[in-house]
Amino acid sequence: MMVARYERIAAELRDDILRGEQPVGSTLPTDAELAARYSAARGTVRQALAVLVAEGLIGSRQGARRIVLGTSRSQSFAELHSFAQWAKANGYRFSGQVLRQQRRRATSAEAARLASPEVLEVLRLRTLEDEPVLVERTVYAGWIAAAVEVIPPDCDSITQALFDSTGLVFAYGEHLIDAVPAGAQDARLLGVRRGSPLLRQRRVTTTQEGRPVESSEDRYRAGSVTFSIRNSIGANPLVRQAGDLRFGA
Amino acid sequence: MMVARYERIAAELRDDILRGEQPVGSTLPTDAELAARYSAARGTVRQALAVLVAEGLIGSRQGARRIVLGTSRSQSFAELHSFAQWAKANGYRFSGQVLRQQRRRATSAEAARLASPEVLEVLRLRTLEDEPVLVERTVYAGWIAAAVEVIPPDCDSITQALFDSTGLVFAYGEHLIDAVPAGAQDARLLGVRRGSPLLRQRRVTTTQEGRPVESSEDRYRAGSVTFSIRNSIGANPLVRQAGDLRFGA
DNA sequence: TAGGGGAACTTGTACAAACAAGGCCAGACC
DNA sequence: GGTCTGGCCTTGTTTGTACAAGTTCCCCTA
Repeated sequence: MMVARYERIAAELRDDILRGEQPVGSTLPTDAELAARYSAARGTVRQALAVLVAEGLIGSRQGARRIVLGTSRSQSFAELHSFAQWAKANGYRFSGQVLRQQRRRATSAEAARLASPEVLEVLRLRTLEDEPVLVERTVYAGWIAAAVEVIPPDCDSITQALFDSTGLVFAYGEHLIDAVPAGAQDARLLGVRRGSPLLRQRRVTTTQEGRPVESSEDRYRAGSVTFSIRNSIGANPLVRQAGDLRFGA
Repeated sequence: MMVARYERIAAELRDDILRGEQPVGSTLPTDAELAARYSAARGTVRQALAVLVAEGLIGSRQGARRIVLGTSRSQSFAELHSFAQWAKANGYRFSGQVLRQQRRRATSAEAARLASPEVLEVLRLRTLEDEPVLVERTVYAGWIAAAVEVIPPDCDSITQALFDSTGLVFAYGEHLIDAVPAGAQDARLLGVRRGSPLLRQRRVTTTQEGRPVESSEDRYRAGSVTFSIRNSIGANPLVRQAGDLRFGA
């Protein structure tokens, strides 16, 4: 596996920061110095630095030296998308269980979102450190339904299973995050009172080619999971939205 | 105000997508074609395309043509940070009112976060479309307190006011998002029942130089505001976090 | 007709060079 | 002592070139 030069330079610089060799607030060497150190062109070094800027580790302004801003980096798309990959990467004990699974006709909203007349609906309960923390209500597009149905009900990582069986890679997603009161089913599954606060994450995911794969509504028990966003000017993937403009309901 | 070439090219391409001239799923022209169209070097065109990839509008894989993924772009960092700028940009009626404001000694956690022994604590209520939707509990570092205190209590945009008076630009922020039950004060101010779900956003903001400016806890009434995150592989600013690792309590 | 092999195409990576734009600091000046 | 200015330093932008790596699709073959 050949890794790009700028990726390796970025990894080295990231290590320097994470190890504390470049403490928060310190200035990084200049483009020219780094280019000399790594025997690379300035453009290549700048590409590496752009990675760290996007991760929120360093700040950059024209004319001034680059500054170390933080020591914890934004994690991968995979970790955002897959509960299992996130939990595993952070060393948590976790599991998942399919509670219900059925094919049905898509509602008009789902048909529009997933470009699919038939869908597979799955209800899944996830635990973290042996506590139930997440109810997932996922709707898969028809073309991927068969691959999902053969996954064992207690499979930990659906993302991983789909990649292994079909080579599918989730490449893009849109996520809406808000707070909702627990419904009767939520309350029973998560062991909380009805009406207590849940963190809701709705998302639509597509393949690299832009083909819709799934639409999901996940509800986290309050206090169990927090979303963290780190951003600088120029790298800003988050917006607020009033009311429920998309998703209807 | 000189705008970079690649920014203008990115803006034109973005317009094509937002106007529907490049519908979702369609392929963009190749680097070479775009370079010819804009009489720019391929590198410049690629820089423009990188902007759109970061915004989640288009997808890109080596060897394959670029594809339009979405039609609504992630908005600016300023809009994420400032309620007023977001509301104004989206044409909403809004207002703000300071309810309480006092200087005090920083708690040890605040002193660590803001690197300041004395702080200014402000309680602010925001309305959207004449409905109370947001309670802001903000703690400003001592060095900026004086500039905040002279802002009129009914000022709509603190961000703007601080920029006008001191030239301060918020450059960096970390945001933690979760769900919490409304406390007694929250319930009274927002007109909801105690214990009903609120969307909580905690953040620490710094200047471009990495100097801490403020630490804030904002609580949104459920249903009033939704956070939206759009991401692709490679551009991923969001992570989940278990429990309350940071911020204590 | 189904499948394999390529050729052509497209995006990714890397290097080199030059100028623009903004920050920083020291020395000059009031 | 304080302020201002100019030069130096550093990052930002742009162009040009070359090759690597992955995708697509047509054509040839079995």
